[in-house]
Amino acid sequence: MGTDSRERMVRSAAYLFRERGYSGTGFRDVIAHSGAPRGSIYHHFPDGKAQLAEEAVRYAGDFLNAGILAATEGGDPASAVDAFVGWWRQVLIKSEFRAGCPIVAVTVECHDDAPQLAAAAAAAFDRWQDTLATGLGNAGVADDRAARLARLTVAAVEGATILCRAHRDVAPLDDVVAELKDMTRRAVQEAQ
Amino acid sequence: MGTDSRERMVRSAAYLFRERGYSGTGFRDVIAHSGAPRGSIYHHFPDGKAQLAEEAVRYAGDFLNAGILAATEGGDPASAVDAFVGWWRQVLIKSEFRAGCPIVAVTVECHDDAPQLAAAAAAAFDRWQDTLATGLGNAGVADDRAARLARLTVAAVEGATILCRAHRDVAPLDDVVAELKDMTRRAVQEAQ
DNA sequence: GAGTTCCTATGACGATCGTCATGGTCAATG
DNA sequence: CATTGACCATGACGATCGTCATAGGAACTC
Repeated sequence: MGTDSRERMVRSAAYLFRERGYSGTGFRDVIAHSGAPRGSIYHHFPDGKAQLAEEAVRYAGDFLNAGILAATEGGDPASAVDAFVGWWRQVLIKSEFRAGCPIVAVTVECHDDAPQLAAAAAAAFDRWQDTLATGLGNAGVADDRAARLARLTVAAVEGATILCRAHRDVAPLDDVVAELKDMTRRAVQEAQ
Repeated sequence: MGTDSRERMVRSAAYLFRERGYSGTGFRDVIAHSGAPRGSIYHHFPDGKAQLAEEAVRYAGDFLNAGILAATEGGDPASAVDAFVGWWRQVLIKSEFRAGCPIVAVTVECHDDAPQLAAAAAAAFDRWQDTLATGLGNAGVADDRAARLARLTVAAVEGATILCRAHRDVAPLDDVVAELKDMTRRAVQEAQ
């Protein structure tokens, strides 16, 4: 099914989008980074760059959701927040604050001519939110409150990574996660 | 000092960055949108696109800070959150979710070859945070807590605008602001 | 072995990018 | 009047963009 070079292209696209954004990443960059052959681009991705981006968004979304899910199964909602945040902490530091979230990059630059790109991004955000909300629900928090809290968590963490990139410092993320975990613990406590 | 056409270019750059991002906005787009003359680009901005972007970031940062400041002087910190959020609510809806924050766009795409661009973005974020924190401080909230809460507010609202663009809906922003105002009110209450 | 399908190599297409050089206009200054 | 400097018009530069056409090779079916 998915050829090796095809999957490498998707992964490289997601990787490069984090640093240079959608418009800033060319097909030639993806080829160079992935080592994939040039001639098969439009064989694997007949719809061109938008299709590659869409699959990169899906890949990144699934990847991170798996991490959140694993942490949620531990039982503690606050540790799920840690898993969600921990991944980006690592990405930020390892890249010296050059890399952020590829889905954010695509969303911010997405044109009108690619509506399914925004839809893929929205689906990824929703999946993260649902996974976090399910964890809160299992801890006894009411469904609608859990959904709102999970949404705040996704939004705040994504926003914090942007602040971190501007500041070249993880302090914003640490501040935000401290408040979020406080909030999560209080919600769980009130529910019991 | 600032010529008319020069200021128009800065404003247009900020406007266009919101929809198409930094890489996605060409000098030609800025010229066309602002009606400014092409020949004087490198007269006004000798350092090229990066300089234009830097001033656009400063302009947008100042503009929004003035709005927050005005709302803060009303005395109620929760209404300052409303002012901060209200501006983006309007931008999102009027643009049919095509436009977001220009500073976010620049931060997400900023290369290594423009370190002062990230610094300008960080300064804008910090100013917003300080203004919000001052409002909380005037309401009796302790300084460090006020700073953390203000930072969370900035991060969450910026993140929520991204979610709104992906979803083409203001619901994420409404959810986030509801939790934020709850949190703000509780902090003020606890401080008294 | 012939035919078919998947994948890749190579090179080019028109468009657009940021940048800049050159020559002009026009107001202010001496 | 002469000179200067701020500002604008035009056109081009090399590079890179996304896209695609053509052709070759590899593997599998009959």
